[in-house]
Amino acid sequence: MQSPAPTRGDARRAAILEAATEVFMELGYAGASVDRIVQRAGGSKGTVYRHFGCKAELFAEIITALVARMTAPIECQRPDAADTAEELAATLGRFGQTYLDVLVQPQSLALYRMVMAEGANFPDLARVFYERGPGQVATQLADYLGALAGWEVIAATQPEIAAREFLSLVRSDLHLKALLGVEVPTAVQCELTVKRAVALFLARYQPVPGNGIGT
Amino acid sequence: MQSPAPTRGDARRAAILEAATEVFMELGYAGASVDRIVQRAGGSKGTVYRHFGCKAELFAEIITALVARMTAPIECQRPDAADTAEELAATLGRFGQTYLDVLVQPQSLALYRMVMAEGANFPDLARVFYERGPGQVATQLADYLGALAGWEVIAATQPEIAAREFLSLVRSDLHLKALLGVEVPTAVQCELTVKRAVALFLARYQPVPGNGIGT
DNA sequence: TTTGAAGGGTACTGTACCGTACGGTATCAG
DNA sequence: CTGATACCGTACGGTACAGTACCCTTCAAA
Repeated sequence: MQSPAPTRGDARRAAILEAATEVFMELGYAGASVDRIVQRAGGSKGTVYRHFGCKAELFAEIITALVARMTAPIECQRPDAADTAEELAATLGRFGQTYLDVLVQPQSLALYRMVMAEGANFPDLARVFYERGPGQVATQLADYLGALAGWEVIAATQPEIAAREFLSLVRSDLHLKALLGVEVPTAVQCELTVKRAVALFLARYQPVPGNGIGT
Repeated sequence: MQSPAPTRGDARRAAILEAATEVFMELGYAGASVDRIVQRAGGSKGTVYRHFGCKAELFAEIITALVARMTAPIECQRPDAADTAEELAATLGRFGQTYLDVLVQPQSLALYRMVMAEGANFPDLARVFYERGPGQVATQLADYLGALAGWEVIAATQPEIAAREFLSLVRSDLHLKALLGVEVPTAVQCELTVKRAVALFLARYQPVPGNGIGT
């Protein structure tokens, strides 16, 4: 941990990583040429190969860094399992909203597209992406739901499945349409989708609190 | 409609389309070379360009054909809006099962990956894919749910949204994981996912039939 | 049988790309 | 100041690709 030593090499390395991230996200792995990355980063091609060995390793390092960057806001919203029945809806709403907001970011969409397109050529990378990305989010939520099931706040005997169901409702078709480039969802659409996801989820999993089931 | 005239030209054209479909699905648009398609189809490169003009038009024709081929089984399951409350669950189950089965086919996954990867370069194609593919399925289900809401079999005041929620539950994370190449879902996983999707959906949208809320 | 269009085979042009090499220059430790 | 190392600019080798051109063969209609 001696980060306060930003040598010149570190600066060049960071500049290359930043430029390559942009170019990869715009054009994909196959569409991005090393020459173009060098052009945007400034400097020379030899430096790229000295630091990263080959185009594939540069790509791998960028993907793993992007996964961490994307999941960071969700990690912050990690729910603590001390919620009452009243706090449950709000917690689910916050968590889902953060998740969906991250998912429909242009950077996140580009990351998904890259991993899907190159998953066959980088199988390890696709696995790491899922485990540290969507899989990690599902695990966090499942832990939360499992704890609440223990407190009998919700009736989810299989919290892993319930978590995946909730996250599927949150993604809805907004994520799919955004990935296809058909329609970029607005903030209003995202909020409405999350609200309805919470309502639908709780209609199934929240024990009857005593009053009617209405609407 | 004078299809009973399969000339030699039609045969070559069909052979090229078949070979190109395979190669595109294996390697994607950018990864597939015309030479490779010619090699698999037999014949010569000039014939390809005589029939299709350029690689992009060949690709476009294949994508539209694939969309039609993928949606055909779902079109057959188009639900008629004359169901009682008892038949509702079975109809939703059949429809969802057909939808999910199609989605996780390798051919369908390859189609999704191609459209996502090349959506930026073929925006019209991405739009056509969505409208004739997932959008069409959602519309079919929304029409069905809307009719049932009119008969007061279900309580869905916004059938379009309800349809999208159900389809999101059916896709779940199985589609996402399959697209990323992380895990190919088994038939058992698909069936279980559809069953739970129907249960969760009906817990919210089916009016209380008189007996308890169950489980 | 003649004739003309379509197909096959192959070579080619121009371009783009990955990765390497090489001479010259900036930076830094001793 | 001196040596070593990293960096820059550029050029190059080898390869792959889209699309075209040319010539010959095959087929089908008249």
